[in-house]
Amino acid sequence: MSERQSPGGQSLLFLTDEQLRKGIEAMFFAYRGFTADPDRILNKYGYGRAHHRALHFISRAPGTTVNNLLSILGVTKQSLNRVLRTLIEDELVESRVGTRDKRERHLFLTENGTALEQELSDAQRERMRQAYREAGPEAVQGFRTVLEAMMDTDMQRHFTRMKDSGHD
Amino acid sequence: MSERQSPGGQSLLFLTDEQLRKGIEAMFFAYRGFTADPDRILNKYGYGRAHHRALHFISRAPGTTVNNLLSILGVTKQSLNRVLRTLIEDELVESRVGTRDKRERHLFLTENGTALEQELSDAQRERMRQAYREAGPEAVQGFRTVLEAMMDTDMQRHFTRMKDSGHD
DNA sequence: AGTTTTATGTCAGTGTTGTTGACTTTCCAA
DNA sequence: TTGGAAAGTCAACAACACTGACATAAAACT
Repeated sequence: MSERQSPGGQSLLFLTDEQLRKGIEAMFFAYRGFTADPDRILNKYGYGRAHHRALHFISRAPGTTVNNLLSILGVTKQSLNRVLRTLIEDELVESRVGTRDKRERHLFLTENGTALEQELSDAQRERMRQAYREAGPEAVQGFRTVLEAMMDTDMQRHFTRMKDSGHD
Repeated sequence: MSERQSPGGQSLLFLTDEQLRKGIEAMFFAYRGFTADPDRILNKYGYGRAHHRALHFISRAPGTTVNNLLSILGVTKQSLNRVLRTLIEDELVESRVGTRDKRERHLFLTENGTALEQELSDAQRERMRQAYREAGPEAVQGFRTVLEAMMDTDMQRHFTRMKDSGHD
């Protein structure tokens, strides 16, 4: 990557439109690979990507409220509700009325929900692990750094909050 | 990133499920940021992401055939056709019957098509440039390496072919 | 106490984008 | 030359986003 040191010591990058376009296309193709395995599994059970996202973030933060999920997923409540309803009907997700605030619904994975989330997550992690292996540790660090810079600011907040609560 | 040297000299990575899950979420949030700007512009003109993808790859390889576009985009020809039809009706894309093989249609951007593609592309490149700037050159290198490893093999081929034909 | 706001859920309607199935035109090879 | 493969088109359907309107219950505010 072309680089130069400015007098102040800050690194300057000279990026051609062509180089940026490569990045854009890499992002497009990689995201397709990234979702390909879970998509196959979901299809098997008659679910879609939206179900996967819900399962993922409920699994990540059990007891999360519908509203919190909405702000993470960035969809309308009508859209999320359609997905949650089927997951609850199919007994993959359990919705419990809040104790402190009875308006809220706290969401949990059932045993079956946990099982499906595991299956999806295993496939996706395996792909990620493989990519990390091929690329090596410094590449992984850079990958994460660029991705974080590419997020919208409010999403970085969600991401960071989760990062802080976990072990990295 | 945790790392170790094996006797053979190959670097081994120890990745917890937690670390991999972070990568997965980063990918999810980043892709949303990545498409946010073009999505806003497309909405303004009444188009969707599928139109963007078509414009992008036609711009990248003018005169490409529908079939070639299909293999890159990974959708059915019926799905692509609907998008192409509106782009042709709206005079953003021109479809010329092949001279050598009259079954083929060669696709080109019109003046208007080029203009819209530029507008979309400018927005997306700006986001990418910003992310690259914040992350720095080594991070960018790593980013690209991991993305490439995450693609499906046949998509890597598409990606590499385009890489070789361009200037990186 | 009465009003407003918040959290959630629902119904109806619309648009984009994916799918499969059936069809035409064109090309090529046995 | 005929039959099959390839390229493209039309029609119908499904998933999943969206908006808008409305309902209910609980919390918060005045």
